[in-house]
Amino acid sequence: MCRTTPPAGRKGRPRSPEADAAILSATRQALVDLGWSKLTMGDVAARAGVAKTTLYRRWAGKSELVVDAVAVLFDELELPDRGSLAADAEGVVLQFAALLERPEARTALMAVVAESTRDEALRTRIRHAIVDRQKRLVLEGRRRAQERGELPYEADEAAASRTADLIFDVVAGAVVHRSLVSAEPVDVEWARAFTGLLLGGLTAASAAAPRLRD
Amino acid sequence: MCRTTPPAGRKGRPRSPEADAAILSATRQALVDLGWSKLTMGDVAARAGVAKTTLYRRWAGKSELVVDAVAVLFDELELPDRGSLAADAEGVVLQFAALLERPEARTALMAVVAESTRDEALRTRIRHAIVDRQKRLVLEGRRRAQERGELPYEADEAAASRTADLIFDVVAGAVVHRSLVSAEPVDVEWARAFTGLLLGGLTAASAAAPRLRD
DNA sequence: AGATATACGCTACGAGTCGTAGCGAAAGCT
DNA sequence: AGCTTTCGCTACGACTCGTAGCGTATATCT
Repeated sequence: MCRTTPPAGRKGRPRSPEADAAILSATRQALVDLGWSKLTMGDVAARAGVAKTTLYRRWAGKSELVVDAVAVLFDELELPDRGSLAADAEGVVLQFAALLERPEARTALMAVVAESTRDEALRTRIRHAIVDRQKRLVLEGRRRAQERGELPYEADEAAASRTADLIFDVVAGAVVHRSLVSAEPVDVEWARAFTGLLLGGLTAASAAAPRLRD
Repeated sequence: MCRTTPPAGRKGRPRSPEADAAILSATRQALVDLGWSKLTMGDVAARAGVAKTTLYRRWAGKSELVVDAVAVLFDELELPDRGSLAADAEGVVLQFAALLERPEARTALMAVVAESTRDEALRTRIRHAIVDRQKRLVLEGRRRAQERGELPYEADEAAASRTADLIFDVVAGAVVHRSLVSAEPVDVEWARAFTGLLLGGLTAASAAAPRLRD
């Protein structure tokens, strides 16, 4: 799970996987109890039943530790096939929203992103541990829609990639903003209104030829 | 500017407005130089040339201080009338993006939102000092579009308000996500693609009667 | 087996930050 | 004037950080 220094086939005593699991679990619980700002390395070590130095052997600091701790939450994301693009999109939105309901994720996500604005390494760590796992849902939804014939297979691969990035930023950004900034519930009603807007824009764009305005 | 305890018409020596300005300015500069996590109250006091106790008389802590310090950046937001809804929407997006390019705003915004997930008072402070000032641009854009006849005047005021909230979360969320999470530039090309998607969805929704799916 | 290398728990440490208290002096209001 | 509040300054206990040093435990290599 992305240690500071992967212990590639060396000689001495290997790091304890039980300690890893205990630390990450303790970190999530500490996030629930204390929130990001009051979470301390010493507290996590005490909760996990390990020495503080053991944490620092694995993670450079609080940010890296928390990223790995919440990353596993994003592995649970699954998207059942609901039969249509509209229903699947609604599913993606509600999945994201359910994750942001969890207090560990709420307090941790914005904090590590804020930290990453001045730390390139942390930013790529977040991308691999969290963002890419969210993006899978969007890509999976598009793939299914293409198989159903609801969306065209795009010839220009670069353009298709740009469109996917755009959709992802819109979906993830809107859900996060609604949930954390506006602090309003992302319920089925909102999800339906949002996906209606989004899919309306998509079909309008694909119907109205490549270029929209000049 | 939202002090901790508004010095309503009391008797003694009034608080120094120069100190206020110096502190907020020093806070912004400290955000640029140090970033959110390394910014300390003592450092800001030293930069502003005031005593640390003076800061604590006005603000309860780092979060409140930073919110007020970056709030003034959002006062500069202006939206020239570009003649069409599409052009105005593009203008809103680029205005938000330009603000997020500023290092003070980049590092501060996500951090205070993260903090606000466990602090209701801070959340409403952010809403008044920052979110409402962004939202004005969206509402202004809608008003102009309605005057031009590009958007209908909605009879149901509650529904109109919900739609405006939705649009705002989508616009602000997408720009923030693109800029801070994906860490990709919000240039004219992206803004055009995004507003194309958004307006396509809007016109599709208004054309296809009230209810979209059942 | 023995040697070697690494992880682990524990204690201790200097450095830095927090938020507050107490003081005398300055500045406005009635 | 007299009163009230702010301001700058110093000092303080409490807390967190990240590291160093030590003895012990557990793996691989010869």
